[in-house]
Amino acid sequence: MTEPNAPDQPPPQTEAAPKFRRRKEARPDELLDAALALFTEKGFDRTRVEDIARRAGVSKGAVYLYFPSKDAMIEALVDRAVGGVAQSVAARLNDFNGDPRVLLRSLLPMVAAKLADPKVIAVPRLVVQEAGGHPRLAAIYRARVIDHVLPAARGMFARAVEAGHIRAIDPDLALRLVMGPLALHAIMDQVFDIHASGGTDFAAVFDGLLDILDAGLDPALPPVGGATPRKES
Amino acid sequence: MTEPNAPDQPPPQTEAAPKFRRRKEARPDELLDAALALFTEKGFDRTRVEDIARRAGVSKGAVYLYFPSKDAMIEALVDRAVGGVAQSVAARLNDFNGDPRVLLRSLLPMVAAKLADPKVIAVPRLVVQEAGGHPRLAAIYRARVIDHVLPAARGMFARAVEAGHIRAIDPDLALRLVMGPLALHAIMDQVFDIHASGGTDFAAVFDGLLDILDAGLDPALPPVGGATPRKES
Amino acid sequence: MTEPNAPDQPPPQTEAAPKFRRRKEARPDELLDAALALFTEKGFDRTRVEDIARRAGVSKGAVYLYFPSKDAMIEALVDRAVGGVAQSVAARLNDFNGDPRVLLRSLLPMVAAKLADPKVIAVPRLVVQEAGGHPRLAAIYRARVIDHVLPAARGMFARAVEAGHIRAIDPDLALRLVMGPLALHAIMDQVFDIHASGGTDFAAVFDGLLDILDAGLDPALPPVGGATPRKES
Amino acid sequence: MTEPNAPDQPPPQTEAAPKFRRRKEARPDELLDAALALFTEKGFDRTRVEDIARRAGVSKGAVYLYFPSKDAMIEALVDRAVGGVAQSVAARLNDFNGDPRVLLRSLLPMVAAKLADPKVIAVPRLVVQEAGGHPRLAAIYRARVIDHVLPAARGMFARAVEAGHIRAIDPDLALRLVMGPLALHAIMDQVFDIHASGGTDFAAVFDGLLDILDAGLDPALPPVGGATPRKES
DNA sequence: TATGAATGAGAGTTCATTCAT
DNA sequence: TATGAATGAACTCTCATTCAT
Repeated sequence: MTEPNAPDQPPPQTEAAPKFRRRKEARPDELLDAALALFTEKGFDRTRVEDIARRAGVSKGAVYLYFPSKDAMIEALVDRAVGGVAQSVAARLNDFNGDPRVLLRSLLPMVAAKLADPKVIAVPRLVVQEAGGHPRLAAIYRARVIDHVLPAARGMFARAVEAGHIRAIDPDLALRLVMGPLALHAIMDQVFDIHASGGTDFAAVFDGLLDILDAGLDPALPPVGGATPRKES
Repeated sequence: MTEPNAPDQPPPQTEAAPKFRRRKEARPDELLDAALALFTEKGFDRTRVEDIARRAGVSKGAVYLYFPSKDAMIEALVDRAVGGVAQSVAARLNDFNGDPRVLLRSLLPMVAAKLADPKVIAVPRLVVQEAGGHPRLAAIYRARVIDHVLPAARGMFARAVEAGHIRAIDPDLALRLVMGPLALHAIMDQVFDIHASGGTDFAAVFDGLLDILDAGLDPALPPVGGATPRKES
Repeated sequence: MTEPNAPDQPPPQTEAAPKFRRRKEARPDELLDAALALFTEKGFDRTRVEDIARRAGVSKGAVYLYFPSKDAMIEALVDRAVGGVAQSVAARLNDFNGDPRVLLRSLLPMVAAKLADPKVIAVPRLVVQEAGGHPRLAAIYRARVIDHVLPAARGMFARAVEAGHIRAIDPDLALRLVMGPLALHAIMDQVFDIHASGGTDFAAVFDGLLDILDAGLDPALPPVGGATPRKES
Repeated sequence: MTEPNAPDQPPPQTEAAPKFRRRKEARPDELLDAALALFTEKGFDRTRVEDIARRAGVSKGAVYLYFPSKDAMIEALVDRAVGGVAQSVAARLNDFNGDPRVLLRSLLPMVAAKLADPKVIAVPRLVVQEAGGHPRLAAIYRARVIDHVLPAARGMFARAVEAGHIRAIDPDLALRLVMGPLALHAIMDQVFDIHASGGTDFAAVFDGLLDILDAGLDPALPPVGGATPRKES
C-alpha cells in the first residue's frame, strides 16, 4: 500500500512511545490495569484513588475524566475482564457431546495458560475478595460468567451421563470436582503464598486431576454418591 | 423488704443463663462474635467499630477496653477460631498409616458438620477476603492452621503411597483434589449464592468426592500425572 | 437550704460558664448561630464547615454529630428562625377587623424591634440570597412564613376595604406598599451599606410610611389603581 | 466552485443576522448572557465555567480567552448592565424641579418596561444574591448606579419639598417609599414565585403606588414623621 | 483563536480512637 | 468499667485554571 500512515501513528517507530502522545483512548485501560493491580494487592477500600492515578501516571483528577467514581472502576474492571471468554467456553461446552474427560484434556492447555496470566486470575480473585462489600460485583460476575458457563457445563455433564460416557454423577458435583482443585490451587498460591511441588502451574494440577477422573468416572462404575441429578437453585 | 431484686439480678442460679449475669468475661467473645458476623457480611473496612459495639450491646468506647484497635479484633478473631481444631486434625493425620480414603470417610461426618456451622467457615472466608489488606491475617492463619495441617496431610499421603494403599500421587496434588471441591462449594454458596442440587450440604460433596477417589486412587493404577512427589515450598 | 447544688450548677455563679461543662443540648444552637453569621457574611458556598466549627469552638467532625450535612444546617437555620412568629402575626391579622392603619401603628414597635435584631433579619436575607442555589430554602420559608402571613394580610385588607375603613385597594398591592419600604431599607443597609438619615432604624421608616398611608388610604378617596381585587396565584 | 453556499454562510447581507457570522466581537457578550442566566438561576458558586461555555456554544478553554477568571465575569456582567441607564436617570432627576409625582408618572411606562425585561432585573438581583461573597459586586453597583441616582433623587425630593410641591418628607424615606414596593414585588416574584393579582406587572404596582402618593404627599399635610431631612451616610 | 485533557488545591464527609465524666 | 461527645487525619470527588496541540 502506498498509504500506510494511519493518522494515529506519529512516526512508524517500533511501538510504544508512551509519553510522546497522550493517547486518550488508552487511558481507561491503563487506569483499569493500575486499579486491578492495586485492588488485588491491597484491597479496594485500602486503595486510594490517588494511588491508582499515580500508578497510571496521571493526576488524581484525571481519573474522574474517565470514570464517574471509584466504585465504577471496579465494576468496569470486572466487566472488561469477562469479555468473550465466558461465551466461547460456554459455546464449546454446549456443542460437545462426547466424554467430558476428552474435552477437558483438550481444553487443558488453553485453560492453564489463561489462568497463569496474572491479569486473568486477578479478576475472579477480586470478585471473591470484594463481593462482601460490593454485592454488584458478584452480580456482574455471575451474570456475565457464571450464568453462562454453569448451565452449559451442567448440560454437558448430563448428556455425558445419559450417553454412558461417564458414570452417573450429579453435574453440580462434577463441576465442583473439576474446578475446585484449580480454585484451591489459586487460593493457596495467591492468598497464602503456598506453592505446590509443581509451582504455580495450573497445568500440573489439571493434568493430575484428569488422571484421577479417568479412572474415577469410568462408566462401568455405579452412580456417584448414589444421587440422582436434580435441579440447581 | 429493704433489698429489692434489681431487675438485672437473676435468681442466683448456677450459670447457664446466658442472658443474665453475662458480664466481664463474656464481653470479648461477644464482641468477636459481632465482629465476625459484620466483617463477613460487609467486609472489614466497611464495618464501623460502632456497628460492632451496637451489635454486641455495648458502647463504642467499651470496645477499646477489650481490644486495643480494630485491627486487633480481626486478628483475635482468627486466633480464637483456629484454637485446637488444627492440632487435633494434624494429630490424627500424623497417626494414621492406612488408606487415606478410609480415613477421609471416617472423618467425613465430623468435617461436614464443622463446615456447616456458619461461625466456622466464616473465618477462612474472612481470611481469604481480607488477606489482601491484612497480610498478618494470612500469616496467622498459616502459622496456626496451614503449617500444622499441611505437612501432616502431605506425610499421610506420602506414607499411603509408600505402603501401596493408593496409587502414586503428589501429596500436594492430592490435598488440592480433596479440599478443592469443598472450597469451591463454599465459595459458590457464600459468594455467589449458588447452591448445588444438594443445597449447602458439604457432606454430599464430600461423599461424592470419595466415591470418585475410591476408583481414581486405586493403587493398581499407574502414577498420577507421571509425577514424583517433590518438596513443597 | 442546705442542698442548693443542683447537679448542673457547678458553683452558683452568675450565669454562663461556657467551657466548664460541655452542654450537649446547647451545641446545635451554637452551631446554627455560627453558621448564620458566616452564611450571611460570606454566603453559603463560601463558608467552609470547618469555619462554622471553629467559630462555634468545636472541631469540624463535631458538626456532624448534630447535623447530617451542611445543607441540613441552612435548612435547620431557617426552620429555627421561623418558629412561632409567623403564626402569632397571622393570628393577629386574622382577628383584626378595623382600620389597618391602626393595627399597623400598634404593631409598629414590635415589628421594628424584631427587625432590628441582627439574628432576625439575617434569616430572610439568607433566604433571598441563597434561594437560587437551594430551592428548598425558599420552599421552607414560604411554607412556614409566607403562606401563613400572606393570606391573613390579604384577608385583613379585604375586610377593611369592605367595611369602608380604607379606600378600595388590591390587598396584594397594599401588602407590597407596606412591606416594600422596609424590605428595601434592609437591603440598602445590609447589602450596600447605605444607611438612611435615621440610621438602620426600621421604626422611622415604618412611622413615615404610616403617615403617608394615613392620608393615602383615606376611605373617601376613589379606588387605588382603579383595580378590583382579584385572586393571587 | 458551483457550491459556495455552505449552510453557515448567509447571503452576504448587511449585518443584522445575529446567528450567522457572529464571531469575535460578539463572543464576550454571548458569554456574559450565558453567565447571567446561569448565575441568576443557580448562583455564582454553583455555576461551572464549563456550563457557561456550553451555553454560549464554545469550549471551556475559550472562556479564558475573553475573561481572566470566573470572578471577572460576574464583575463584567454588572459593569455591562449598568451602562448608561443610571446616568440618564440621574440627569433627569437633577434637571427636574416640579412635583415628583408628576415626574414619576411620566417615568412610569419606561421604568415598568425596563424592569419587565428579565435581563435587566437579573442584574440587581444577582448583586443582592452574591454581594455577600463578592463585596466588589456591591461596590461596583454602588459606584456605578446607586451613587449616581441616590443623590440625584435625594436632591429632587428636597427641592420639591422646598418648593412646596409635596409635604415635608425625608428624601431618604421618600426614596424607600417609592422604590421599596417595586423591590418587594420583584423579590416575591423571583425568589418565592408569588405573583400578585396583576401578575408580574410592575406597572400596576407603580400605578397603585402613585395613587397613594397623590394623596399621601399632599403639600397641605404636615411633615411626614415630623422629621427634618438630614444627611445620608 | 480554539479545544479539551490534565492538573491540583480544596471541600464535604467518615470514622478509628481518645478522654472527661 | 462504661459512656458517648469530641477530635482530626484521611478519603472521595469537584472544578477553576492551564497548556499542548
